[in-house]
Amino acid sequence: MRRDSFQAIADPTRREILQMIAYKPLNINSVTEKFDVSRTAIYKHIKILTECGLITVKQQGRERYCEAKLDKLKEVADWVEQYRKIWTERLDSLDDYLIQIQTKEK
Amino acid sequence: MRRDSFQAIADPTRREILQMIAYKPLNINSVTEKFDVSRTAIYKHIKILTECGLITVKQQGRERYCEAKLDKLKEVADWVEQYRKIWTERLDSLDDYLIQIQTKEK
DNA sequence: TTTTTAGGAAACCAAAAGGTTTCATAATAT
DNA sequence: ATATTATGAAACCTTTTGGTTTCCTAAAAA
Repeated sequence: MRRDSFQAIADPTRREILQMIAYKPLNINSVTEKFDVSRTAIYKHIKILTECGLITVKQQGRERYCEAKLDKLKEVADWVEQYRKIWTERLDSLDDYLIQIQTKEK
Repeated sequence: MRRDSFQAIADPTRREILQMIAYKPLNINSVTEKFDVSRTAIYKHIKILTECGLITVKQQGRERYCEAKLDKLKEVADWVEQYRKIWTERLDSLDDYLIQIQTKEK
C-alpha cells in the first residue's frame, strides 16, 4: 500500500488529527475521544500517519504522545507550489488558442 | 465517494496526468498513450479529475481536450501552507516540554 | 490488591479504488 | 463507401480502505 503524505492527507479524518496535534502533542486516547468513530478506527489512522512519518509517538508512562512532524508536508507543498504561478497568471484564452493550433497541425 | 482535490492528487498517476497537461492541453488519447495501463484506466482517472474540477474538457471535432484547472489546488495549498511556519520554526524540544507539563498536571 | 485506564492487535465486513476486457458509436481519413 | 480513430461505458475482478467488535496486557489509581 502507498504510504506517503499525499495519501495520508487525502482522508479528512487524518487531516483533523494533524490539526489537533499540530501545536501541542496529545496522547492517543485524547485524540480518539474527539471523534465519533471508534477508538480503534482512529488508532488505525494514527498508525498510518506514523508510517508516513507525519507523526511520531513518544512514550510517557503508560501514555503515548502523538507529535506532528509537519515538515513531511513539504513533499506536498513543493508539488502544489510548482503550479501556483500557473493558476494565478494563466489566461484561459491561451488554452483555447493552443487547442486550435494543435488541431490545425494535422 | 469523496471528490476533492486532496483525494484527487493522492494517486500518483493522477498527479502525472496533471503534470502532463499543466502547460498545454492534450486530447484524451494523447494522455492515455503515455502510460502503461489501459486507456480505460487512465480515462477513469481523467473522469475523477474532471469531477473534482481539476480538469475541464473541451470538444474539438471528435477529440476532447483536457485542460488543467490548477486553481483547484488552492484548497490543498492553503491547508498545507498554514503549517509551514510550524515546520520551519518549531523546536522539537518544545514538544518534549509540553508532554512533560501535561503529564505533571494530573 | 482490585479496578480502571491507555493502548495494541486480531478477525471480520462492506464499500471504494484501480484495473481489465469487451462492445458501441460517431467523426475522420482513405 | 469503408476503414480507422477517439471516446464512452458496461461488466467484472482483486486489493485497499475505513470501519466494527472483541479480547488482551500493562500501568496507574482507588
